Amino acid sequence: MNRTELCSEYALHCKPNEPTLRKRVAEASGLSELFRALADETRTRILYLLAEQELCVCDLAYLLDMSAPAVSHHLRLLKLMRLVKSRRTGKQAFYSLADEHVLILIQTALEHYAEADDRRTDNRTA
Amino acid sequence: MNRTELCSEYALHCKPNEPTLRKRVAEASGLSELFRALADETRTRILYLLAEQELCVCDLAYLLDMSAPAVSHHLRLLKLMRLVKSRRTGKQAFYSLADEHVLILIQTALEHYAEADDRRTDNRTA
DNA sequence: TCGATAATTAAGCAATTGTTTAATCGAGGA
DNA sequence: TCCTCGATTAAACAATTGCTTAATTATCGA
Repeated sequence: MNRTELCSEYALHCKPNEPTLRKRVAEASGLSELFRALADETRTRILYLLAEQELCVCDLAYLLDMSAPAVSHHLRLLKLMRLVKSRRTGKQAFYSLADEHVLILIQTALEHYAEADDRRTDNRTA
Repeated sequence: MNRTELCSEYALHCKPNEPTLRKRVAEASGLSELFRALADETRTRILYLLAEQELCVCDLAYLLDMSAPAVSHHLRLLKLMRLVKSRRTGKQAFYSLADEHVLILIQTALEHYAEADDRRTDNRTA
C-alpha cells in the first residue's frame, strides 16, 4: 500500500502522541492470540460449561454433540492459552478453568452482549 | 458422529447437573461472536489505540501501516459488535471505544497474558 | 457545479481454521 | 500379557476470514 495516499491531516490528530501510540501498537501484539482462543462457538461453550463444573472429554462431547477428537482438539488450544487445566483420573481426563480471568472475560462479554441487545430492543440506536 | 461411542461413564459426571449444563450450552451462543471481533491482531491494535485516544481512519491506517480500506473493513466489524462508535467531522470519521466493557476485556486479557508469561519464565509449569 | 479528498463498499484471491476419519497412545481389568 | 476403553494426534478436506485493487459515496472548497 502507498503511504502517500494517506490523509493529509493525520499529523494533526495522532502526531503529538505518536510515541505513546506506537508503543501501544507493539503492546497489543499478544492480545489477539488470547481472543482467538475464545473466538469459536465450541470453545466458548466449553469454557462456559467448565465455569459451572469440572468435566471430562466425553461429558463435553456428549453435551456439545460433537466427536471426542474435535473436543480434544479445542481443549488442546485452550490449554495452550492457559485458559483451562486438566487432571487425569484413571482413563479419564477432567478439565476445569485455569483461573479467574476466564470468568471475567466471559462475564464481561455476556454483559456487553446483554446491553447491546437492550439497545437493539429499545430502538434507541436506529 | 456416533453417540454410542461415547464414554460409558459420562452420566456419572454431568448427568446430575445436565439441565443446568444444557442451559449453559445455549446461553454461550452469542459469546463467540463478540470474541471473534477481538480475535484479530489488527483489531486488537485498533482497540488498544482507541483506548488511548480518539482517531480517524487515516490516523489508524498510518499507525498500523495498512490501507484505508483494510482499516475501514475492520472498523465496520467492530462497530457492528458495538465495540467502537464513530462521529463525522467534515471529511473525516473519528472512532472511539463504545463503552467500558472493551477496556475491561483488554485489561483482563493483558493481565492473563502477563501472568502466563510469568509462569513461563519461572519454569513452574513444566 | 466541478474537482479533490476521506471513507466506504464490492469482488476476487490467498491464507487460516475447524471438522472428519483413521491411527496411535495410555491406563486398567481379565 | 492381552484386550478394551478414553483420550490424543495426524492428515485431508471444506469453510471462513483478511487483504488487495477498483469503484462508489460523501463532504468541502474553488
